Amino acid sequence: MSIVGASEQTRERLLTAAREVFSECGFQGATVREICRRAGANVAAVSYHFGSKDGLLAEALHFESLRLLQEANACAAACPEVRLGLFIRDFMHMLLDENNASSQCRIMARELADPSPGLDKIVREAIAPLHDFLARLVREIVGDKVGDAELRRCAYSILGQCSFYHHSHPVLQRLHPELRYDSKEIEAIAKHIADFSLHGLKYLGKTA
Amino acid sequence: MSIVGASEQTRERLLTAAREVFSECGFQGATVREICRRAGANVAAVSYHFGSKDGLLAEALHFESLRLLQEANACAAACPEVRLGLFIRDFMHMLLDENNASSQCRIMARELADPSPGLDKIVREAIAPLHDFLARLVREIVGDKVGDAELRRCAYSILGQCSFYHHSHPVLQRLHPELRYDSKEIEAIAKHIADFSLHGLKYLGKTA
DNA sequence: GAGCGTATCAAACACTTGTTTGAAAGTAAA
DNA sequence: TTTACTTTCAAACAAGTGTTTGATACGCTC
Repeated sequence: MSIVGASEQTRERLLTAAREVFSECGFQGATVREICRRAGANVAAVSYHFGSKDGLLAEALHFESLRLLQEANACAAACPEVRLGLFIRDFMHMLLDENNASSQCRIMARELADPSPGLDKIVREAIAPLHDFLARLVREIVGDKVGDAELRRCAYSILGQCSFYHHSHPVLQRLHPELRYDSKEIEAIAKHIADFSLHGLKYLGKTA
Repeated sequence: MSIVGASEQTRERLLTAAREVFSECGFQGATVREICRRAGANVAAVSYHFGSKDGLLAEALHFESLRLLQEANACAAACPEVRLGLFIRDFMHMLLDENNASSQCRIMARELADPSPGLDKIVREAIAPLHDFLARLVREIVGDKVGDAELRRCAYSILGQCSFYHHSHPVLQRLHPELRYDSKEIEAIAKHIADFSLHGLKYLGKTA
């Protein structure tokens, strides 16, 4: 590489570009050429460094920030209700904040709608732990009187609300062009989801 | 067309096949050749009858069943709380029941994650009316003390829970291979979402 | 400098995509 | 039958896909 400023390892630049493009276009929509263009690398670089487009995706995936979020939450000295609110807030920032470096969640969300060879790894390393974490947190709130199936559905209710704002973004923007996911809006959304869900959880089983 | 049993108009067979394939693979993932193969038609048929793949999608979209569902619900002689439960139940059947002929919702859900030229029509003719309908229903339940932004978020909370089961299906199936969306399971899910949401709505604003 | 393994490159490859073409077949009124 | 029009078809087209190739440059040890 003779271009000045391109001293960074090609491999790393490819990974960064790949995360960008995969999160924007999905696995199928992303092209090796576009990734290489953004990385300032030759088309052959992907094959050379990662074997294939599949291999690039596999290496581009890592879920550190998601794991850290859960760890920090589990260690927080607060009642489970408050911790649920904190989790939702952090999770929504991760999902919606464009300044947030974590494009991982966006790739993840993409994969849901359009499973690719990468989905298995994502499920194993990110989604399964996330579901488990949330199920434990919900269990602390609702107690033991709720069955496992119903507990799972409670976790799904929370995750469903959170991911809605992410994956419906193209639609919501068409319906309300003035909508912006700035920090204030994200906080308001997170607070709504937390309140809505806590009431849903707390009074669950009281009517049946 | 000389093949026996292929007497049905090519145009109609193309539309049927298109709805199938679009709902399975999304707009980008669907190929004209696969659609024509299932319709027993020549590749050129799409261009001839619909001008292009885009045109085929536009004609393949119609949201009769979704509109009827809303109309029937609005006419039902029941309190808004019960009508919300009925709506969620019908909507979940439409989303999850594989026997249900309405592949429209599946196409719709696909489009969210991967917007195509068809999304504008979908938003205008299906999603916007759906959001309005649900907002009116929620308004009946929560009364006038809740602002418009918060009201919208309530509708999103409900829609988010519903669509979660649909668009996370590939993940949930990997996590719980025994999961089947049979009629009993769909009813249980719908009941959970209705209970969870009603409590979320009813007690909204009581803690703040 | 010679030799060697790594990295990069332009170019090509094999394949799939949506679309077009021009001929053939069918249909129905004149 | 002739005529005009619609529909279907195999084949081809142009563009885009992931991947491979063989040459070239680089950085290093000897």
